[in-house]
Amino acid sequence: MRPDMVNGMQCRSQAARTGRPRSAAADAAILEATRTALVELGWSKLTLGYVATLAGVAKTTLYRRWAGKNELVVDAVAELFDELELPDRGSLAADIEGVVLQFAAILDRPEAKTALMAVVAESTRDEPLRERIRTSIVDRQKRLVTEGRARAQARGELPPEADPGSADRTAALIFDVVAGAVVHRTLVSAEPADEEWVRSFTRVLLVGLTGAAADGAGP
Amino acid sequence: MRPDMVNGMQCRSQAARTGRPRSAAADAAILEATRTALVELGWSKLTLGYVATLAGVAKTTLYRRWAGKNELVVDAVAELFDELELPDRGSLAADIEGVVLQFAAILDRPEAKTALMAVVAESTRDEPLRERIRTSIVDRQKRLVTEGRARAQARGELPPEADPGSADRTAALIFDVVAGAVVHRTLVSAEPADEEWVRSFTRVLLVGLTGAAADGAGP
DNA sequence: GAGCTTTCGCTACGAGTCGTAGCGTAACTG
DNA sequence: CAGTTACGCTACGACTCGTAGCGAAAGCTC
Repeated sequence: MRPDMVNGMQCRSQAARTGRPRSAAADAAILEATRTALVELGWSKLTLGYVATLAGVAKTTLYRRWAGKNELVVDAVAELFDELELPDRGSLAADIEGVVLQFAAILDRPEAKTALMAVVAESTRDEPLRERIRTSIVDRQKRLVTEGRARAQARGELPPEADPGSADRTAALIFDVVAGAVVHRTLVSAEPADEEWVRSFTRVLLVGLTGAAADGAGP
Repeated sequence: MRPDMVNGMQCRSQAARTGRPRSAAADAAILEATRTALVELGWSKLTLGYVATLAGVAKTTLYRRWAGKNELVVDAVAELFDELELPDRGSLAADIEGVVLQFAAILDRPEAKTALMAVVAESTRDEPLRERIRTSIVDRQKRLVTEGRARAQARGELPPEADPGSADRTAALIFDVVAGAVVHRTLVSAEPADEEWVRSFTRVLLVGLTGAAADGAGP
C-alpha cells in the first residue's frame, strides 16, 4: 500500500500534479458518513463497508485514502473540535467556564462519546495513531490552555512564569486536569457536565491555580 | 466474590446446587489469560479463542460464563484494582499523593492501558456494561474519595459539609478531577504520572478544595 | 484534440473471527 | 445408583477484513 494518503498524511508530496485528482466531495461525504455510522452502530460495530455504502462510494476508495478504521475515525471526530475557540468573557473564570462548556458539548455527542475513548485505547499500542490524535485533536485543545493562560497573565489574574520550563509543565497539568475531568465526568460517571458542575469545577481549579502559584516555587 | 455470579450471568439463581460445579481454577486461569492476551495483542486483536487456548480451556467454556469480550475484560481488569487502598500517611496531602500514585501505577500497566478506555468506550452504548464497570471498578475507587474526605474532616483539614447533597456533589467532583486527570495524563498525554507530577497536581487540588470551600457558598 | 496518469466503482477472493449447536465424557449430589 | 450440570471437542454458517484486478472516468500536458 502507498502511504500517500490525505487527511493528516502528506498527500502527494509534490510531483503528483498529474492524473485525476481525488474528489474532495468524497472526503467530506466519507467523514460525514463515518460520524453517522458511529451514531447508528457505535465504534465496535462500525465497518468500513457500511461507511462506504452510506457515503455512496466504493469500499476500495476508503482503503485508498485511510490506512484503517482507526485513522478514519480520528479524522471524522477531529472535525468536531474545529468549533472550539477561546471566547473573551472578560475574566479568567468566565473564559474557563466557556471553554469547558464548549468541550463538554462536543463530548456529549454520541459519535464523540463512542469514538474518542476507543481511538485513545487503540493508540496505546499504536504510536503513529497517537501522534495523529495528538496533532489533530489534542494539540488543538491544548492551545486554548496556553492562550487563556497568557491572556490571564496579561490581565494580571495569574502571575507570570518564572522560567519557560515551569510554564510548560503547568500548562500540561492544567490541560490534563481540565480535559480529564470533563471526559471522566461525561464518559465514566456518565453524568452531564452542565453549568452547575462547570461552575464548581472552575472554582476549584481557579483557586487551586492562583493559590498554589502564590505558594511559591514549591516544596 | 460469590462463586457463581462472578460473571454476571444468571447461570444458577439459587436452587442449583446439583450437578458438576464450575471450576474456580478455570475462572482464575481465564482471567489471568485475558490479561496476558491484553498485553500480547491489545484490546482490538484479542480474541476469545486465543484466551481460551492460553487458559487451557475450551472456547465454549468462555461463552458459557461470559456474555462476550466486554464483560470478560472488565472482570479481568477489575482484579487489578483490588490492591487499591487508602493509606494513612498523616495528612490529607500525603494521603492524596499515595492514592494517586497507586492509581497511576495500575494505569501504567499495559493491560490496563489498552483495556480500560476500550470498555469505557463500549459502555457508552451498553448500559449493562456501564453498570458492571461502575460496580466492579469505579465505585471501588470512589469509596477512597469519600473515606479520605471523611478522614480529612476528622483531622480538621477540611470543613464539614453543610448538607449531604452538597457533600455528594463535591465527592463526585473530586473523583472526576482526580481519576480524570491521572487517566488523561497517562493515556492521552502519554506521559508518566510520576512523583513530581503527582505533587504538583495534589497541591493544585488541595489548595483548590480548601480555598474554594473557604470562599463560602459562592455565586 | 491525443496521450498519459491517477482515481473511481465494481466484483471477487482467501483468510480470519464470531457465536452456536451437538455430542460424549467428567464431576458432584441425594 | 440415577439425575444434573460443566467440560472438551468438532463443526458449522455468517460475517468482516483487506486486497487484487478490471474497465471507465476525470484531470493535466502537449
